[in-house]
Amino acid sequence: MLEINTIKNNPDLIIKKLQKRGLDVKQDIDLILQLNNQRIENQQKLDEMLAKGNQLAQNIGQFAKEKKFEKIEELKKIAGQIKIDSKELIEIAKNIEEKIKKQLIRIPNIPHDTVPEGKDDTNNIVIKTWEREFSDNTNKAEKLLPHWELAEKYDIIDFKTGSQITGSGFPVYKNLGAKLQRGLINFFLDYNASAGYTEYIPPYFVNEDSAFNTGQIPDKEGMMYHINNDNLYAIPTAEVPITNMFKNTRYNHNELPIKCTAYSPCFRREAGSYGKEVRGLNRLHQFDKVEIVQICDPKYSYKILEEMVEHVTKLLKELGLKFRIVQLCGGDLGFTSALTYDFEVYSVAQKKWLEVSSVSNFETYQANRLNLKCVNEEKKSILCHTLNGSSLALPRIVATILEQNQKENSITMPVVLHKYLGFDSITM
RNA sequence: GGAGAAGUGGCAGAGUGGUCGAAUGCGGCGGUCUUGAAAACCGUUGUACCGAAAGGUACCGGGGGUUCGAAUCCCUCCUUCUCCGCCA
Repeated sequence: MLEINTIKNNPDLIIKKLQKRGLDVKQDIDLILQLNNQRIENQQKLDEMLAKGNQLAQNIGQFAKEKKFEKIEELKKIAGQIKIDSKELIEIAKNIEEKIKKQLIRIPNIPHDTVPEGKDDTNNIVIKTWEREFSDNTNKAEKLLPHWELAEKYDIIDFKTGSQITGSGFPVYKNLGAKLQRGLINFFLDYNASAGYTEYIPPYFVNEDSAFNTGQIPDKEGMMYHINNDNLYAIPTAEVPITNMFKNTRYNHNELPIKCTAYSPCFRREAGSYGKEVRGLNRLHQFDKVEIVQICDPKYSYKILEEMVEHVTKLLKELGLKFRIVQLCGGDLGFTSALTYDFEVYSVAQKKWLEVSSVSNFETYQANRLNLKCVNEEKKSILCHTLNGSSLALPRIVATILEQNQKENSITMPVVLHKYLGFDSITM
């Protein structure tokens, strides 16, 4: 959520910058400013009234000591009326504030200046592509099997049983497939830890407040599974519980940045997805992911964003996969993000790119909802910046490891994984 | 799930209806002293909103209520602790 003062200070600039998302927020901004003026006017009246009331209460206290009872009765009458009047103003204030918030949460984050214009993913910019690092005797295009066929051939992922137990999008990993999941999670976590990220295991369900703070509510409410009885949401990403660990906190600038990593299963309803989009591991309702989150002094957030991008890049290079980095354009940028780089690995059998990580700077958008601040070098208390990224989402990594490394009767595992897996290739 | 106790400033901890935004201690910051540091001493030290400023208003777990006046009384929710029950 944007800060009202940011809007107040330069409404035209915000309107202009949000045009990059293909949005015209002029009316929303005007309404917010108008409401804010009402709020201030009302508050001034109320403050004045309350000040009078406080004064009277003090006087009554004084008279009580002096036992001047008839004076007390006189003042009580006035104070009583003030109370009635102020209650009215308090109602008005609540009402206005509610309206402001309702208006404010409709406005997405302001795109960073470098974000390209564009209306959807076709306008995203490919920053760089890396070719597959180890080549062997595979990849005769006509023989390449898609990962779901490989999964069946080697008996490592059972989609059918998963749908019997729960439904489609809930696969069962089996044998070396299960070990591959576990190995990848450990590899990712170790890799993050060695870069200074502290490991956490967060709750996998969050309350409404937490879901709101990171921006899942109200913007993407339908994406989450909801437990009605207890009003909890199954997390769509570890970003939600991890970032919310820091709500209502204030750091000194020298305590920052805070670097966290966490493995968690992720639950997404993915309503409306269909067909080849959801084939195999392409899009699941439950999947595993290792996440990285940083909380930092605003001054350094873009440097840190680059550092995180570098981090994920190296991780993907270690796996030896063909992948690319894409910068999201205004129209494709997430609601809460100011700047996002997506990492996509190449599915050689499907001949398409699959997103495996999204690294974003949210600037103060989440921090404002979280009430997460820091005291900067100038000793001013300001909102922190929050950033996060996947490192990495497992299913599509698994899919491309299987596809990019397939041979006639085996699948070679990336060398870095050998010690995590206890095997170096998958065979029948 | 049942029965009790408690939630106060960065921390510890006082405060049971009137000048309490809140004693005191620790910590932090500034200074005196010192070659330097420590100790000691003096001063200062919450957040948000309005205001040019003076100043005003709100906040003692959240929400509501009683009262002219609430950290203090009442209701409710949440959290923590103790005991009992159940359980991987």
